[in-house]
Amino acid sequence: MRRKQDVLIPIELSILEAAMRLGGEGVEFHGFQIAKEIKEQREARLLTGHGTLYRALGRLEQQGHLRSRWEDPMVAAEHSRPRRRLYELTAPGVAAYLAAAATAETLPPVWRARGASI
Amino acid sequence: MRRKQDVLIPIELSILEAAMRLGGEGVEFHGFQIAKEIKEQREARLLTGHGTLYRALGRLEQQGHLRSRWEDPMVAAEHSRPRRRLYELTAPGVAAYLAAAATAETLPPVWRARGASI
DNA sequence: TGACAAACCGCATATATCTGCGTATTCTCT
DNA sequence: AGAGAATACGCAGATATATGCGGTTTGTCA
Repeated sequence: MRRKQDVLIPIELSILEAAMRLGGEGVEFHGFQIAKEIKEQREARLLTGHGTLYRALGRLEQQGHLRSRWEDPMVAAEHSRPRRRLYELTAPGVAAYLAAAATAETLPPVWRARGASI
Repeated sequence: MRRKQDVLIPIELSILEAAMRLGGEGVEFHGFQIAKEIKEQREARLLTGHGTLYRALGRLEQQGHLRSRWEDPMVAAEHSRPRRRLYELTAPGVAAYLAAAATAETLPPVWRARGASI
């Protein structure tokens, strides 16, 4: 697919959009959560293996749109579930989403109305 | 299947046997490890979902043949893998295995030669 | 415009444990 | 011996993240 710089591909836009819906900049979320969010939007059945999603998350972090940290092992243990990797939107991430969404004309009305500020 | 008291069914015997091979009384092991061990013995492809195995482990613990504890969350985190539940054979467990195996004539020669002591 | 290369996609699998559900088996009691 | 109850079996899926691999797509350069 050979990548053009600073262009968000569909799955990355979906992730960023889900992250916005989940609270916007500074609010933490995790991969599996995004997978469920996106599954409701898209035709579902996508991301069954989730491999594509986690790689996209990695790319977004590398691009500076997301920042991540590992959840405290103790917290995961208390909830009896595997550890999560927690992501949050960065300011550049929000901006990139807004710009891409505006171009694609898929920006949700709520945010479009307020311009580029959340 | 309606259970007869104090009788080990095949899968339980397999687990106990694998536990013996893994070191006998007091040596810790975990479910996934047993799954791999057993897969090599049995025809493989069994326990693909592992549901049966984990339930059998639970039964063995309830019967007092095994004792378990959760791995320290920090250790699992350091190794970047899900937490393990660590099991170990109890003295009654070893005895039960030896008795059952002797009856079934499947007791490995090494241990059979030494009688009931490991 | 066509070829090439880079990178993404989806599937499978690894790591670990556990529960739900329908089917199959087995023990016990009459 | 047959019926019924109890329980085990295997499949599927939930919870989370990550990598390998073959196939496909896309950007760029000639």
